[in-house]
Amino acid sequence: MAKRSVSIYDIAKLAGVSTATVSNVLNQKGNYSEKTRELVERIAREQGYVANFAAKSLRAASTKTVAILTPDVSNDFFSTLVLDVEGRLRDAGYSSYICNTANDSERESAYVQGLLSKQVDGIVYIGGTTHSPIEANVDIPVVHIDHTGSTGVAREVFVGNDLPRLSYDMTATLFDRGCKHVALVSVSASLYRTAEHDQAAGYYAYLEEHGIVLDKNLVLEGPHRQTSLLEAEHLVSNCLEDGFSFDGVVALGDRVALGVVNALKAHGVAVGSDVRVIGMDDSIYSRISSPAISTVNRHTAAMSERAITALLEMLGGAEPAQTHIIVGHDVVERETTLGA
Amino acid sequence: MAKRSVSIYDIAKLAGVSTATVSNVLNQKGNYSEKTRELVERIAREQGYVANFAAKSLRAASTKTVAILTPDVSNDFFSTLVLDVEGRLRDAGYSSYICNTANDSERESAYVQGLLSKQVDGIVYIGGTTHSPIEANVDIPVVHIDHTGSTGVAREVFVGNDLPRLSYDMTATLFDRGCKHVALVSVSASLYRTAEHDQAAGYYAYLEEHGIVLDKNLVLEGPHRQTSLLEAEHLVSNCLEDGFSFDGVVALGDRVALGVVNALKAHGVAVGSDVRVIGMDDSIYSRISSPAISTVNRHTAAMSERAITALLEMLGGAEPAQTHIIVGHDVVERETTLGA
DNA sequence: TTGAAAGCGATACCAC
DNA sequence: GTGGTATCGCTTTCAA
Repeated sequence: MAKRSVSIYDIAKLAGVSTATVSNVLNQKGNYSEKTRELVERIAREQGYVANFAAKSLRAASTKTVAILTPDVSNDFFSTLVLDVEGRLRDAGYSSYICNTANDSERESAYVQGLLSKQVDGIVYIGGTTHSPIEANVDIPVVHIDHTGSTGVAREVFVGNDLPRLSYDMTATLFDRGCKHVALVSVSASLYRTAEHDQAAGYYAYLEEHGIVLDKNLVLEGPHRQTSLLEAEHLVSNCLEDGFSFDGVVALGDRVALGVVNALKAHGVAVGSDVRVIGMDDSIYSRISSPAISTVNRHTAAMSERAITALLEMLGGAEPAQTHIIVGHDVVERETTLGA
Repeated sequence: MAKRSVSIYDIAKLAGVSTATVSNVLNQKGNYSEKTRELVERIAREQGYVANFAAKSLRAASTKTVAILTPDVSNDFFSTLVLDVEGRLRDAGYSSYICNTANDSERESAYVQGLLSKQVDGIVYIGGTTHSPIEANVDIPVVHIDHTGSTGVAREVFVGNDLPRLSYDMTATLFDRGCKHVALVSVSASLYRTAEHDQAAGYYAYLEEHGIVLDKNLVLEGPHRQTSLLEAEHLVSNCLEDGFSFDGVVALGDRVALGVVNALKAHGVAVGSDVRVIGMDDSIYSRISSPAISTVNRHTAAMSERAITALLEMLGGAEPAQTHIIVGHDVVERETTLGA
């Protein structure tokens, strides 16, 4: 039905004006009479004219498009951020490419290469640990969310939580509820987070600060061989079966926490009283679990807001006000720390 | 660091050859000597040359890019499909735009308009109920996954399950396990699925076929006011509190099933024995629930495979072998129908 | 207020 | 084997 391709030239011919005038009218720039405007607009509509983006951006050397890179859109924490970022960019008149890198640096290289070729105006990098070597040559602004470690890009901004502080608060919450022996469970999210070290730091810091001797048997770290949920379940089961005991668990992630809760329940432990558990991310998992899991809200909306503000500043040619932005976090207590 | 923009012309000048030759070398087309190849490739690399996609596709009138439209990437069922589709397209040499429509037809119109302008070669439409009026004018191939109802596009293919059959099998599973009074719970997924009617059809068909009188009090349908999980929880709670009883529940969706299970547990019902429950989608929710929820695997991998095959056929200019493709489904029984 | 024409970067045809 | 050049669709001076 639709024409093979209606160009601005076709419209110009039909309207009996020049392409320059059509362009002006359609972009509401320059001068033209009301009569011309009506004529051109009507014909464009009739012909189902759609501006050719390639031609446009070839000329303009700007695409009004940014790329959102993330390791895993199917992860609740990331998908929330991705959608939020995408929405804000759309509001600002930008389109987004959403790219799922799966933390595969080869794939990431291919993406970045492609994006550069597609002349994206900027990049939003959410989570992730890998760094494409190509990235060092990127000359467009980059914003990182929940992701540390510079890529060597000229203009980049980091937005995230104060992770050591966050895990410190998680740990404190458990001790404040009376726990004496608190375990740390971390599924080596090398797959997802670059910040294991930072995340665990607060746990160690709390213990040290309060003169509590670290029991290494209670530091459960697993590789990301399977879903973090199952991995965590195994770690905790093994720990219990090996006869170690604890009355609190800091779980680095809600999926991890859910695995912990499942393992505890399977061993007949009363979660929320015998053992208290706190997760992180305030995701859907923490809410659908029963008992409901205490967790930490990481203010993702604030993250994306700050990130996009910074990106837009850079896209506008300005220097960003700050290059390292820390957003707050809130401990959200539910049944696993408060009891039923 | 990187040059403002290195064009093929710059490379040609530096290499002392013509742009035509550079183009040939870089695209491995036409003829050129080994010596020229080396020279050109070296200089291109040194200069960090990246082909300008806009210029390329302006000329080629093809972008090797397709759009993936879906109502909600954060929904497990859809995100699985999106990632799968994206991967297959990448393997076939296509890039994807992932677009989250939120079932907002206005936003969808804006997207489709933008995509047309960006000259995407095709569209993959996953789920969703709305239809942009613009779509009728689309002259590129469209593939629909889990989504019925034509858009009036010239070249379109539908891929999905046999939904009436699917809900028939769900219902049969419960009766086969000895249930006598089976309820149907559906959170008017108008937000997500266009196919409520088809989905419920199998339930009615089974009853009728087996001479079972329909008890309308056991057909629980709610709007999608809140998350389907909570909505389902309320529906079931209300039903129990109103004194109606049942020993089986067909839940149209795993999130719905999870809500049902939560409500039953809250009312002290033994799920899996007193009342059996079956969900649909075989998503993470059915596995993380305790008791684990029986569900239906919808063969999403097969869906995306068939869909992309059909799309590639159309992109290649061929007529698709079939325009309506049905993929199979499997009932997966877990604790909520088998018992503990 | 309008138009002619240059040019964005890459490709492809056709000469050489 | 290599190069000149028209062309894709649009924007943007600069003149008229």
